[in-house]
Amino acid sequence: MSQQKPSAPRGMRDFGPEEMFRRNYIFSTIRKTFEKYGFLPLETPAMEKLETLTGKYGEEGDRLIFKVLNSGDFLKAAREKGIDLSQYNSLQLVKHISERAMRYDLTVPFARYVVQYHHQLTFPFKRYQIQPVWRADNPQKGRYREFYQCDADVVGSPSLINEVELILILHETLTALDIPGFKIYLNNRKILAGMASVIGASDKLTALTIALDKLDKIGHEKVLEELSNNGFDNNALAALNDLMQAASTQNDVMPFLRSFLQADELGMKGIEEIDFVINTLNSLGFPDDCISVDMTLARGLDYYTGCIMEVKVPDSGYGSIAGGGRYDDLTGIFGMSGLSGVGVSFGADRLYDLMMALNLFPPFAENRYTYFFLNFGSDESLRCMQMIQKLRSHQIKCGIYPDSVKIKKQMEYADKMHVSFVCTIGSDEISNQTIGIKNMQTGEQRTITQSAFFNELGLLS
RNA sequence: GAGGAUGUAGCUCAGCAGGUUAGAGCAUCAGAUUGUGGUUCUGAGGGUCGUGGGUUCGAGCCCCAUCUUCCUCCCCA
Repeated sequence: MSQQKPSAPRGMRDFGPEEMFRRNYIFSTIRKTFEKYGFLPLETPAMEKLETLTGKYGEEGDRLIFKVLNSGDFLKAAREKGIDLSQYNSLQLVKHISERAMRYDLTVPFARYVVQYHHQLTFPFKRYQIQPVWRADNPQKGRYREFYQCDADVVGSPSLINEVELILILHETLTALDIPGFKIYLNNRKILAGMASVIGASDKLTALTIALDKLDKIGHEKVLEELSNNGFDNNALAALNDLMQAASTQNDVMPFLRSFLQADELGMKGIEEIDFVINTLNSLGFPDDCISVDMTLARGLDYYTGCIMEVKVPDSGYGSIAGGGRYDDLTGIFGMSGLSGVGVSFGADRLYDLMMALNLFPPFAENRYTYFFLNFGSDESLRCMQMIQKLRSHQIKCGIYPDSVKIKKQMEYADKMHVSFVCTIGSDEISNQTIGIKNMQTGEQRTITQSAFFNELGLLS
């Protein structure tokens, strides 16, 4: 009686038919673009070995990985290996009672896949992958513990043509989804590394990128404060202050970067790469108001090494809806170095929320019955089903109300299902070989012979 | 991982210094109309007030715990 209401776990959601209709609209749009650019589908398991995932996402990331308890009596198994469980805190205990974990993103499992199957892959290997990932993060608006990523990656080709194509994909997909005013931000990890080197803080690259990334959120002062707390000296802070000034005031930051990084070989390489990407896009007629170089863009994932990109709708209140970048040595972690990868990822759930807020989905009505038959009893419904089967064999969506209940109730149902036409075959229609057809939008109703009905549809009766 | 709010009918929300049988709108179901929807009218069902404890003569309201959702930090899609 006073049973607790059932519910899905925190941060995880059910998707009803209407939501699925919209979600599939997003997924199929993304899938269509990926395939158009020559990417092939891939799926990997929901779980990976814990060791495959740990250490790939930084310290914070490790904490957010959902670990799965070993099957069976895992405590007994651990004790039998001579492990004194009372000696460990829960963090240390994990590796003795959990060997598997839920997938945290799609890139690392993909890297694992590439290393495992490299002998049978043809490079450059282009795959796309649309699957859920899980993070033990604190749920908030637009942040879930289970959400979908839609990734496309190219592995085995260092060419910047891939970067260009991925940006084209970002643009083409978001345009197809009608996302208004989205902007692609572009940067290069080599530039960030160059900046760290120029100010003499190469060892603090991660701290620098994390702080810079927050510029548009917390402002100059706070960023400087954070950097200062992280041990950056006054010279470095002054140089970074200039840099942030330039980033927020100049339309084209490239001249500034060129002079800032002129003495740094790696930084200049990064500039070269960005130049190539931007110039190529320009000569392809890419609209330059939807892309801009943002030297404060960092992106959290540690493994990026070259171009990085991120898509946002400015002032929408939503975080980034897509992003990506180049990672030179991801497969190196799995013992296969020298394979360069580059990819993009759409955050389908954020796209969904954004599109809901902006009312960008097509109406949910198309997918129902075209012809819906009312049920007047057993003889009548049998005749209806014969006609229905004929219509279905011509790919026409149709159906019948399964129970012979009040017509008013059946009509209400048809109305709610947004059917286009209601067909009635009662005793009169059976004896006359006719059919009543009602247009549910106009309310217009007519009775014609059944053979005329098939003729109108271009079918033989 | 840290801090702060929230939770009343299927949904959106009322409610009172803690005081008898907890309300509204929408939705649902039934009837007006026993072969016709989206409008109208009438009526009905549905809540041990998130859950578990505690304080009190008495708790939807106060206290504690727990879960959900939301917000900030952290981090991210």
